[in-house]
Amino acid sequence: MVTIKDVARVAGVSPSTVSRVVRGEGKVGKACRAKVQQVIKDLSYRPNINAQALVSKKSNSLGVVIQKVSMSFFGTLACGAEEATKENKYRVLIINAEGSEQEELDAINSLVQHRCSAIVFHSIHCSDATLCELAEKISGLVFINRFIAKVAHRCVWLDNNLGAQEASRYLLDNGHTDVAVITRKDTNPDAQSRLEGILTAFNNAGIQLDSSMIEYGSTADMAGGKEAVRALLAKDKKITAILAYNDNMAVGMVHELHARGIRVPEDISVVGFDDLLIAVACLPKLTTMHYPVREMAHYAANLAIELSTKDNSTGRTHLFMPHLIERDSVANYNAK
Amino acid sequence: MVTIKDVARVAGVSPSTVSRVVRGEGKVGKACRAKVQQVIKDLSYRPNINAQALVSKKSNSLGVVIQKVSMSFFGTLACGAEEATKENKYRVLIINAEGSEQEELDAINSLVQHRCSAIVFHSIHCSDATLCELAEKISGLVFINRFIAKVAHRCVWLDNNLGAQEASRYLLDNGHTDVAVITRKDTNPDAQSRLEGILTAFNNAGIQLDSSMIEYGSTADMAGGKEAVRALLAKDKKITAILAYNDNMAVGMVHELHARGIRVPEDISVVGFDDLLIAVACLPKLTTMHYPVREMAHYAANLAIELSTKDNSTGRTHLFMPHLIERDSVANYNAK
DNA sequence: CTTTTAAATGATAACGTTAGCTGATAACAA
DNA sequence: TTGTTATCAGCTAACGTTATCATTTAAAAG
Repeated sequence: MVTIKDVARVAGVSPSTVSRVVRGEGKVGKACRAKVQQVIKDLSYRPNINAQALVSKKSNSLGVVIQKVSMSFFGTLACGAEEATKENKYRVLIINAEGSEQEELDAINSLVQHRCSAIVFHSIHCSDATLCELAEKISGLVFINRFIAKVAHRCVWLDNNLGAQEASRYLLDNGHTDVAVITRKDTNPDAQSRLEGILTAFNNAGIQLDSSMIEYGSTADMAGGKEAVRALLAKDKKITAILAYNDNMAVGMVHELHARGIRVPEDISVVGFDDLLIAVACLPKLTTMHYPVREMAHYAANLAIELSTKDNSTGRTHLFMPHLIERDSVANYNAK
Repeated sequence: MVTIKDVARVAGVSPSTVSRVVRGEGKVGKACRAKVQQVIKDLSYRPNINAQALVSKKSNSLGVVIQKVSMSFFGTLACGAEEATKENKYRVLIINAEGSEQEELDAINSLVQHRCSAIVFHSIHCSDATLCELAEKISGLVFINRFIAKVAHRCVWLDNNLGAQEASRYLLDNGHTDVAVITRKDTNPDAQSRLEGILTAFNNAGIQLDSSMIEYGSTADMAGGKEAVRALLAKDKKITAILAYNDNMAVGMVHELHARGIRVPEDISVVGFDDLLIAVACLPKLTTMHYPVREMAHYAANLAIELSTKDNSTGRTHLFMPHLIERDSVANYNAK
């Protein structure tokens, strides 16, 4: 590997001068600069990032800690962060931490060890307190899809509650009053907010949503959706529409309903959440709440980089809004 | 940040000893080792990766260059590589390079600059020659989903041809002789191999697949599938089954067929390729060729790490086989 | 007890870069 | 001219490790 000294020797200058040319900082004579640039090109010199990181005590890399890249949602998240990175000459380090709080902490530790100054963290297992503690130590740490009041300026999050309200109102506007909800069994803050939003919206409309109309799936995927809808139908209640926790569960529901000869949306309407590729791949195409993950991740990455360099914790908040995407899985019940 | 010197000072030993304890190499007294380990714990010392990389001239990080993490296929690829990483205490650097040869080369360069010794590269824009050149410079470079005879020991690839043959045979076995093919318009080696495989299989069965039965989509996604199937149907030929280049195009086809009142599989059978999540989300669930990307990426990552450390280019080859997943999108035409 | 050998620890230099200082020109005002 | 600044370039030390060698200490052998 050619080093800065090689370039200096060939160009007949000192390493310092080469360094100045490379970084474009400090005063360098015109002729001298040209000469050095030529040599850099000739030898195709590339500064050693590790040496730079060592001396400058930070690494120009952005860490992304998510549950699993292979999941569409997180892939898109990673992609958004990566985009931001290209604007800043940063590199992206991705770590999957799926299982436990310990795994998440290990991931963060590994990033710190790397002197990764900017980190976008999608945590589901750590407590608010733990996260606050981490935030104190790591200036460029940003939480995505999570809100903690104490460190609000580091949280890039989505108003799940309002999103769920919008989805609910859409069903109401379409004449649906016998609406069921399918959500995940585990305690997940998103699920909680969405459920609250739904209840709020129906309450506001003067409709009491009976708890028997809420059913749970053990997993937040297609299988969970199928399972929950089976349990729901077993109750034999009048249902004209179902709000799903997310698109994956919604698609599972559609499959199960289809298998039983129940048509979507003619017999039962379905609304998803997230607006993943799967929502448009589904037949009928899912009406769903668009979750702007890519934009949020992009924003979060920039924020993390900003926080890691300057330390202005401006009062800014970083709340995003989901919005409804009308497709084909909801029928107008008034028309019937 | 606490450094090795801090640990040494507190433990009352030299940095060398601490280094030995950390790495578990060299002779260290029992009591001394215990003492140092305690101090490491107390101070929660973590070696600086950048310093290690600088002095050892390599960085224990695995680079992954793909088109786009947000695409299901690549997300799964990245995930497989990440898995392998956990076994080796490596970190994963992901770079998206979507557009051009230059972008791909930039990505590799950036990785090299990082002294990233192991790289898994999914190239679609670079020529064989360019790749061979790179391979010569970078010992831990592995190509995934690509075969180049000259550097066969670095190629982890899939037998697309045989896979396509299997898919074709499956249709033949189900009585389909009027089969159309929908593939991508651009010159893509995978598309080429799959098409060849299809033609071979039908030839072997004594059936001449007319070129008018092959239609092309401008993009290898749902839109491309729709576009191609529209063009295909416009020809007004007898078709009982369609082989799609991949699942995304297949799902697009299913949508377009559905919109025209053509039932899948009752009127036309459809076979996909890749076995992405979208294949099982589709209604009907797609019969498709399973592409073991996760396993391949896992394998490729290990291979890259191996090649970067030892330099044994054993004669091993790394060819994987796709296999058919029977689901619901193919009907038995004999039965009709 | 010496002497020899092995084991444990320390000292030093190096990895490639940058920050901060010092010195050498050149440009300008008095 | 002479002094005063700018402007430019080089020198040195430092970042946190590890590899290599040197030294000390302990154990084993004679």
